[in-house]
Amino acid sequence: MRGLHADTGYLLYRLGLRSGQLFNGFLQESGLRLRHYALLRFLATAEGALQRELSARLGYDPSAIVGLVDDLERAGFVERRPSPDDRRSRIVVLTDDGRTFLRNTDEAGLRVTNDLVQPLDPAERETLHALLLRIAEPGLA
Amino acid sequence: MRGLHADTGYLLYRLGLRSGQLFNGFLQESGLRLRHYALLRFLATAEGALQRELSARLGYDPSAIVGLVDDLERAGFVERRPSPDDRRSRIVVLTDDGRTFLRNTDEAGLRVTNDLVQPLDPAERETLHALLLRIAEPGLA
DNA sequence: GACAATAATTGTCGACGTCAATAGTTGTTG
DNA sequence: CAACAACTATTGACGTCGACAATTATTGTC
Repeated sequence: MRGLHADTGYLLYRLGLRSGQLFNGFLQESGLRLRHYALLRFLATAEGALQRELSARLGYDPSAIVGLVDDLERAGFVERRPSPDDRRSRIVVLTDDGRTFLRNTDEAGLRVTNDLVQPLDPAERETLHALLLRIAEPGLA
Repeated sequence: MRGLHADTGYLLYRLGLRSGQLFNGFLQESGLRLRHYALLRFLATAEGALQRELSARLGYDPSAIVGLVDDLERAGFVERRPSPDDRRSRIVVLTDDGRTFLRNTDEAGLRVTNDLVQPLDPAERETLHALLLRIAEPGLA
């Protein structure tokens, strides 16, 4: 009979939970949660995105995006702008405050990850990251 | 500005979510969820455990254990037996039906994991598993 | 111009984690 | 040995989260 940790998928599930808890812990003081942070991070590379794009790329339901953008707009980190092409759509863009927030929390986020992978030496961390990336985005190969 | 997938911790979080969804998908027909499955798997190696041990080892709140054991007992996969040492405690043991269920779902679980790590060749899967194991249980080194 | 498709939004529902409170039992200590 | 602290399982409450249906406003199509 196979044990609990004999399964890579189950290990991923458990480590994912722990990682999420650590992230939420460090975000606690800012009043945001991991999902807000992920959205901000995505916007930082995208220079503005429609909400349906956020939904597709982050894997959250469109109805979840609404609440997240609401919270971030209230915090002053993003803005909803009308799309010139389609009056149904809103373009969500990072504000200067949002950009500053990301800069300030950058090293804290790194510390969380370092905490997580602490048992590994730098080369192993690199290996792990590369393997996870291939699983996460098979297209990039 | 760092992108979303530059962070190993965030990758773990996202892959953990995906892994959990895949597992819950394959468990759907049995009426159980990932948490039940994890509990059964743990019992398979432990030959009976107190509920507080389940709570500690699986990382679930004691109150969550109650419901999980209720469900599994109703399904006939586990039994609660009185502890001879301490009348407060209950010993949860796997029934024959539970053991059979685990045997029957074993290869389905493996298929889920194979699906997940599909982009990797066998040697890489081995490497990934070993690295994850070191993070999950630093004590085992 | 009727009608299907789409974007954002609202509301609902079940699952889940955390925490406080309780009943029954055990250990401790004065 | 009697009072009291600690522990085990359980119940209940509360907020979060993810999945889904329904609605409104707008766009595309035939």
